[in-house]
Amino acid sequence: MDMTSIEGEDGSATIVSGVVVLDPSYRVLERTHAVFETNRSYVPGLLFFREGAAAVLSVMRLKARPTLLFVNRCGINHPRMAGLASHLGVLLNIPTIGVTKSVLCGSFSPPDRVGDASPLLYKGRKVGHVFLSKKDCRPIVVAPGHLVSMRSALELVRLHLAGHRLPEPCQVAHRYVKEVKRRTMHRRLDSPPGPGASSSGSCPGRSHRCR
DNA sequence: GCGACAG
DNA sequence: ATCTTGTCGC
Repeated sequence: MDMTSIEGEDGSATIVSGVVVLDPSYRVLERTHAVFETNRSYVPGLLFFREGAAAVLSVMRLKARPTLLFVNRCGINHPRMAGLASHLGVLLNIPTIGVTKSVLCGSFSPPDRVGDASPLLYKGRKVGHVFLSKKDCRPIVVAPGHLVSMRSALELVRLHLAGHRLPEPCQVAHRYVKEVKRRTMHRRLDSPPGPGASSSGSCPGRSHRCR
């Protein structure tokens, strides 16, 4: 799964989250998404407060119950030892792996060969791996989110690399989320804001912005 | 100590 | 994320 935001002018934003369920040959079995308004600004370390609602909702809309979620966000490699991938796993009771393209916290010695992984250390703990997944690319960060061991997280990412920098589930979810974001933005140009349409239909039961 | 910091 | 510029790292 992955998510993105459409920034408002006043500091508010629309969060778009998307999930894809893949079969063993990475074909899409099912996809769902959620669009959710927020007034939270982006604060590193507090991402779940901003994007969590959309993320949870998008997974809940699946008919299938995923056995494992590759989340394009931090897992336990987080200042509070629990990033968005961890929160999501706990709330839904689903195993999650956190995958990111940059390091939020921790230190490491860069892996130098493709396929190598260096431990990511933070406050005296190993919180993930910095993994060189593809030639001529910066390494990615892989960490347990919930109910997945350090070693399994890395091996599962290795197993599902399909020639890209990111594991295939992240890659496919990212494409999907970009598509939904495009559609959402186009829809706004087509239908200008009318009176009484102040709140998004994606925020049921609320006539105000979430704070 | 200051700045950086998942997006 | 978005914008703009150009090389990283401490």
